[in-house]
Amino acid sequence: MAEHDTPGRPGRWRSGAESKQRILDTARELFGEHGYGATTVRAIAKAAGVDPAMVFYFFGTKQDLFGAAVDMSGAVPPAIASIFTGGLDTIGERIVRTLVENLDKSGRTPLVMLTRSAPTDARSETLLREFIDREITDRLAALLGTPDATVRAAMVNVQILGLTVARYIMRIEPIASASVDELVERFGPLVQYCLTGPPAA
Amino acid sequence: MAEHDTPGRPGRWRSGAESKQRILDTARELFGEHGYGATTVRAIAKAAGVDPAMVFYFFGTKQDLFGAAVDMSGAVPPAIASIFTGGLDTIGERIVRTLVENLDKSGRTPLVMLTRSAPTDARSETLLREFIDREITDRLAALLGTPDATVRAAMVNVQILGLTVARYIMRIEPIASASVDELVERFGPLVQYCLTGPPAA
DNA sequence: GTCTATAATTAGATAGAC
DNA sequence: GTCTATCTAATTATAGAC
Repeated sequence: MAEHDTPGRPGRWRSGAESKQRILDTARELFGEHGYGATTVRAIAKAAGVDPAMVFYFFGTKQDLFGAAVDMSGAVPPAIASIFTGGLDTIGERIVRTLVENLDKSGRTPLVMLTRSAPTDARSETLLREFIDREITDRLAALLGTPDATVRAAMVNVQILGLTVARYIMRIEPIASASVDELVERFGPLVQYCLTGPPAA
Repeated sequence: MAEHDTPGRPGRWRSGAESKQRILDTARELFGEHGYGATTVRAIAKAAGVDPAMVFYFFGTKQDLFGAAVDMSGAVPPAIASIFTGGLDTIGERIVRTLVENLDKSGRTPLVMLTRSAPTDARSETLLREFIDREITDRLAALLGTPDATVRAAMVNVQILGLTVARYIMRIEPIASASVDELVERFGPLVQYCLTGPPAA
């Protein structure tokens, strides 16, 4: 994890920003692994090798720290953008591939953090809903343009949530240890079906 | 389910069993609403109108209370049994209908309780995985009999988890306020596709 | 059976020395 | 900027009176 050793910059920067970054990285890791409620500020501080008081010094409250950890404005959009570049007839595969590939890289992603925290933390629930709506649902619905676009986009949300919970949180087999290609092969058509499937009813 | 009465009869023998039942009902309600970690014994006691100490008197520990709340052996199987009575070609609809109808009745069902608690509580995670495997995956896989039966059954699990999280925990629209029939119409074919869909790869 | 009192632990947060 | 020390509040859990 967080191999953020300071740059050997000449003159070496007075450590402040470095500690802050380490705290943030560690927070992402622990929040992603145990959720908001089950992660203590003390645990974060210990894992980051700093004093608990410093966490509050930099971030004010636990809630603010979580907000900072979840906010990856700029880091996520590019990945999601790739979903929308390409034909509508293969978008199912691209959604699944992008989702799984990004989440596999680390559990520190906002989606996992929020999905783990949402069930017991009202604020996380709101954040997650907004995140999904803004980054996925709205764009998908706009892309489709059909009358039932909203319902279809929501069905994709169900796939994303189900897949995230099954693979990264509950680790249900054989979903958890399947390869990216296997998942794309299985869930790609399923997501495609949600969007461009049969009768618009 | 269980409408605790509180008989207005003055002088009624204070039945221990009644208090115990009230505690259990209240525990199911709160665990289902906030998950294991975010539900305190005190809150349960207060909502049940008894003393916190009594909760421990009856159930020993918080964990044991949760175990008792989650254990509905005998109450769930019958509902699930109805899924497996009927043709394989319409099982998708039956799965969705049975799931949604039962969960709509109350949030105190084991599935919702466990799904809400699993992300932050390791024991709940195990319980949920075992519950799903035993009650659904194993039976579905056995019913199919195909070589990829396990994967297909797991795909159904993803649907169930996704649907449960979206409708009952995160309350994503328009999934949350959709009618049972709408959901059956939308997700029935999807689940059916998981099980008896295209090429067995 | 029910409740009071309390032990033991742990959480988030703050003040102030250095 | 960093840490020691501490405050306050909440939690699970137990002992024992009635």
